[in-house]
Parts: sequence; C-alpha cells; structure tokens
Amino acid sequence: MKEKKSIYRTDCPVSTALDIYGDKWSLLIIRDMIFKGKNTYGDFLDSKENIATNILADRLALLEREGIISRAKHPDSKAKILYQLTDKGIDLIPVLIEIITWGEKYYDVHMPFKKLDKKLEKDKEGVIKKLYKRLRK
Amino acid sequence: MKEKKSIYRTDCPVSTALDIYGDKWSLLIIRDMIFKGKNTYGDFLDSKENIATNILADRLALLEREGIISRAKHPDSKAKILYQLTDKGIDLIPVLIEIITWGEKYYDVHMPFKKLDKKLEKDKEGVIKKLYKRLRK
DNA sequence: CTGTATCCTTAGGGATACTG
DNA sequence: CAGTATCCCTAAGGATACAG
Repeated sequence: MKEKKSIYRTDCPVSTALDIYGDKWSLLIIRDMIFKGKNTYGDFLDSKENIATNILADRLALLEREGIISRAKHPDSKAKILYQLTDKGIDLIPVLIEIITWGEKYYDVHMPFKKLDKKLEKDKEGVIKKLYKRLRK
Repeated sequence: MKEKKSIYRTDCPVSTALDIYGDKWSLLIIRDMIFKGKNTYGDFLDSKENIATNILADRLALLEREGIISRAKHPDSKAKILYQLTDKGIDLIPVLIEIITWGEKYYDVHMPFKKLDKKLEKDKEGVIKKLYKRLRK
C-alpha cells in the first residue's frame, strides 16, 4: 500500500480537516456508519453511490490511520472485519448533521428515513444526542 | 471554460453537498469570506494555502453557478470584482463551525484569531449568530 | 467476504505566461 | 487586477481480475 505523507497544509482547522476528509467519498463512509449502522466492507460497497473497491480500501485505511475508525474481527466470521467509529469519528456527527441540514434546505434531497428529516427540522440537538448515545454504546 | 455537468450522484443530502464542495479548496474560499471578510480575487490568492489561479477561478465559477456566492462590480475599481456570499453561502456558517470545532479538538490547529477559538468553546451559538448578523448586512 | 493488484482514463492541480 | 491559457504531472477514480 502506498504511504501517505500525512502532512497538513497549514495549521488552520478547516484546511487540516479538508486534508483528511475533503473528498467525495470519505464522509459517505462516515454517513453510512452513523446513520445506517454499516460496519463491514460489503456494507459500504452496497451504497447507492457505488464506490469502487480500490477507493473504499484506500479510504478505510486513511480513516483508520487518522484514528477516525477502528478495525476488529467480526464475531460472525474470521475473514470478516468490523469497522467501528472511534470517539473522534463519532464527533463528526455534528459536521454531518450541518451538511445534511444545508443540503436539505437547498436541494430536493432526503435522508433515507423520513422520520430523521422531520426530527432534524424540529429538534436538531435531540437528534445529535440520540446518535451519540447509540454509537457510544 | 469547461462545462461542468452539475449532475449529483444521488438524492442524498450528504453526497449532493460533497458533489459541490467536497474538495480541498472550495470551503477554504468560503472560510476566507466568512471569517476573514475577504471578497476579491486577490484576497483569496493571498491565503496561506496558496491556491493556484486556475483552481481559484474554477471554484469561484462553480460556487457562483451553485448560487453560493455572487459577483458584482467593486466600488473601488472597474476591473475589480466583489464576491459576496449569498444567503445560501451564509448558511454554510454552521458547517464551517462544526468542522472547526472538530479540527481544534483533535489537532494542534487554530483559527487566526485567538478570541474566536475561545468564544467558540464557550458559546458556539453566540458566535454563529454574530457571524450571521455581520454577513447579512 | 475482504480485500489487492492492475490497467486505464479523467480530474485535480502546480507553475508560468499572457491578456483586457 | 482579474482572470485565461497552456503545459505537464500527479491524484482520483472506474472496471475488472485475482488472492487469502
């Protein structure tokens, strides 16, 4: 596997964050983990956006290297790997929530669960707290 | 100039948002407009990250096409152009704030104004409101 | 099932020169 | 000053095949 230099452009929090997940795929993996409970390679491959296997492998490695996700053996099978959000990854919930809020305000788009859309409008803080609770267990 | 197809991958708000600003530069321009009051081509070129002229021109066009920024004549000079955030662009404030919050929590990074960093810790909502107020004028 | 590896094409982007 | 244009290289990414 190629080595990434992991050098950030500047000491700005925005540019540093973008150096890590400023691309078209990383946050989709995080989205699937947070909102759809996905946690295996096959799960991620199965998304509507059709991520390529090489890109998926690359991003999983990158996210693990940055401490955003962890890998562990899956209880179901020896070959299977279980990907889980670390606390650092869980802390991306508010970022995702704000991106969703913006997207839903300006485009005809929706999260797969209508309940979530409505709850978000009414009680964003409540949604965030619930997600934290579910993922921290 | 090349035509961008502007077709979004899916109807997911996250993937749609990433189709627009899921790259290493777009949000840096927005950052500079929100937090540093930048609004001319030369201002943007002047950032620490050293964006290339062709990339800057491309992103300004993209952001304008998406209705996130607007262009107008600059009062100072006929040649100069004034870029300003639209309401849609201003609504990216919460996204940036959450990205900054996450970045500052996990990396040794800082926004150029220390006051902002401290205020963010104590009163995130207040900071957001102030920024909205300043930019909506 | 979880990846790697490979091939190939396109997009991103740095450097620089140039124009209205 | 605000871009365009060009050159050229690298990174991103799609498709497919293959391996443990």
